[in-house]
Amino acid sequence: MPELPEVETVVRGLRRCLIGETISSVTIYWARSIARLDPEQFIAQLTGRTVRKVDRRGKWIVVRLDDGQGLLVHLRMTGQLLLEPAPCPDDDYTRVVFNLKSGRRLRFSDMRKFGRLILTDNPGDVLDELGPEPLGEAFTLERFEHMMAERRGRVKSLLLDQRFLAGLGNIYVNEALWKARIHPLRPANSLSSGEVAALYRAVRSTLHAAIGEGGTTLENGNFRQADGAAGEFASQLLAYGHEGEPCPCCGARIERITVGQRGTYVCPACQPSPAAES
DNA sequence: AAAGCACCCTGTACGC
DNA sequence: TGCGTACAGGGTGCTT
Repeated sequence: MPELPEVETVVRGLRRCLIGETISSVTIYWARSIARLDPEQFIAQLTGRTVRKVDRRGKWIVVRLDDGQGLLVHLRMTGQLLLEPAPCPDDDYTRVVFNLKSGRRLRFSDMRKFGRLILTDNPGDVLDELGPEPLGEAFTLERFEHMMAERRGRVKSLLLDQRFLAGLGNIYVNEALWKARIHPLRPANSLSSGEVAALYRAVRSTLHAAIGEGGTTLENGNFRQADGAAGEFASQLLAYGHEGEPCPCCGARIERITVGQRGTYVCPACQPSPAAES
């Protein structure tokens, strides 16, 4: 499931190979992948455009075009943006294909059809709703302390809320909370300043490490880099997906609980439950 | 503000 | 074999 490190990895791949490319034609196989615009408008407005920049904001891929428009791509669960040579077979899940003047093509594949493409003059309409970038300079420990202090919801749900903090998903929230030894059900404003600092460091170090490995490709193979390669961070996941296995820190068995309808992995010893404490 | 749920989808894993 | 069902997940939108 693409989260910040996976999206960053895709963006870096596209930045290397897509900038300067001109779109010669667009084919849409699943119209609902396109949000806001009719497929005909989407095609008409993209044909002939040249890619100027590729950026990331949260889990959004932001492709800046020569006419000032932005193509926003959200991969959701199973989306992939693949840059390929033109004579290349589609998979069963190809939803949109951008043919490029160089002869290559950019293909949007998405098994579960949750991904979305938005072409807009005002990317801010979408991106300004997001919380701070966890790896950005503006996201200081001091700011995080203030953010946490005024919220009393469950810390895990809060970290997953893209308006609170942009880019985290279920995998990295699980890892960061385990690393910081904080139970996911703890109210955000119940964390000590030491715990907030540990969580801040855990979030950032986990994201940096995952980006360094090119993201996480689980056994289902859902995530692919822009060149089709897998990410290598899965072997470094210490809690996520490890139900019943010994905690790498203390040896207790990792448990799987549900928080906000999401699978959640905790070490009962390292991450004491708030209910058990009170 | 917080929490729950239905929805959007489909592959996988299960029970019978 | 094969059918039916539950589940997984990010985000949106609605209700409580």
